Amino acid sequence: MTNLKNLRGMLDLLPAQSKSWQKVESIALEHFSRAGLQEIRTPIIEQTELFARGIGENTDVVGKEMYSFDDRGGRSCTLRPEGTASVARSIVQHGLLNNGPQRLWYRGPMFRYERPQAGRQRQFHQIGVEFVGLASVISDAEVISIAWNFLKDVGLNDLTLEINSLGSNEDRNIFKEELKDWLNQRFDLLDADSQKRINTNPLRILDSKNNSTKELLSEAPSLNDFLSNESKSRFDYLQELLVNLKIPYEINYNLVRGLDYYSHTAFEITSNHLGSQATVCGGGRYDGLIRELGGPQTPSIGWAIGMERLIILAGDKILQSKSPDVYVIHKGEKAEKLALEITCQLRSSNLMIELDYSGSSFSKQFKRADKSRAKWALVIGEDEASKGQLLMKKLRDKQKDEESREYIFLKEDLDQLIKKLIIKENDELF
RNA sequence: GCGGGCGUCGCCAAGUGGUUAAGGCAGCGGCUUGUGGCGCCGCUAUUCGGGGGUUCGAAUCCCCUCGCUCGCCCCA
Repeated sequence: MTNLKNLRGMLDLLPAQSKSWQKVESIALEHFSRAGLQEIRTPIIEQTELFARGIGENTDVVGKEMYSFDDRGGRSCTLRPEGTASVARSIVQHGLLNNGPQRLWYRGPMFRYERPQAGRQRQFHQIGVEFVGLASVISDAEVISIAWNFLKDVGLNDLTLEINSLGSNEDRNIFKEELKDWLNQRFDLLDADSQKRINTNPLRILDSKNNSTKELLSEAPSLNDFLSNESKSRFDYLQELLVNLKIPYEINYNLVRGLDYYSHTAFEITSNHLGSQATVCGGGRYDGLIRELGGPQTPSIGWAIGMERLIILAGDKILQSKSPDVYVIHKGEKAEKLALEITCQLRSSNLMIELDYSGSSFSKQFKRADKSRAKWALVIGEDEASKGQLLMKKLRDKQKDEESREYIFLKEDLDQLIKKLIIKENDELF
């Protein structure tokens, strides 16, 4: 028992799980590269101001969840709570848009200071996609389809895609005023959180989970009724494209999302197997963000998937542990030296080799070899070592053969052996 | 930030005031000085998250503290 532990909400990824992560990540990378996306990596620490401006001062993420600190130079720094703001900053800073629209993906740890619970920790990992500089609705549909197909390919069923349109800034500003008036007339009926939000973030009241507020809101004006004709036709076209792609969706007019930069398309992919944190993927269009950060007006859309939640959903079906091709057993000083040499040689031919380190009896070493589920045991004892010989023994099929096959060969013939191992996996060696 | 539940070996656990803290898995050693999947035998917590108190006596009762977990808010 040690006093030194991980910080709350910051989890170790242990070997038993890392295989699932690698598998999921490799599927994601495959999808991204087929879609022609390029990777971008940005620092996990940024100036606090980036998030305050990019995400919005009045959001929960900025208001109460940021890991912020002053560095030794007195600058306020923040561990990134999400990826989009950093990517946007990087694109502006390096003038990437001069090369045309950017179709990017990223992955990495994000940090939010919250109470951990099922599917939520303080350090979590997102994998995300950003299309920057594209206004067309087909980019909305494409971005959504990349997420959807990826999740399907990981093996997830029972997913729900929810979409909404937040309209243009103008649409939303008109609606906001209308909504504020309506809410102010009913101020006393609102819950305390919603009362506070009337002036700071009235749209989010629509998303309130408070039951009496919810009930009240069923009568409230709907953003959908305030969409301009252009916004409406965008939303209709997106739906048409999704239908055409056979991606099922539901419209959720209360889907607002917590970050200020969204406009027009907003979407979430949810699962009811995640406890109360149902969202596995969230995203939307953010046409104003790049300009907010000092760049040109640039239409953009993206999403982020929470890796931890994805892994929870993928469960064990994604897990396939590999077993070594050869388990190397040895005894004695000379043999030990030879065993290490052979092990390295075999590994450089892309074979998976496990070397025994125990120095215990052959019986024990064989037991471990068996447990490792290796296909072959390579035995090097004192006899072999002094004669420069190696002994290969087939494992795991004793019940089929009364006598298990053993092959003796010279150290010099190792190359030949390798070829045979690679080509004929489970068959006879000679 | 606010509620509920819980903390006994690496993991899963029994034990709810009385001399030695079950059991299973994993690990290690042996039966078998150089040959595996089964089996059998043995070993592995001076200690019950930590601190303090009550008591002749505490893992078991009380207080404080730390941690975990689930939920609220919000999000991935």
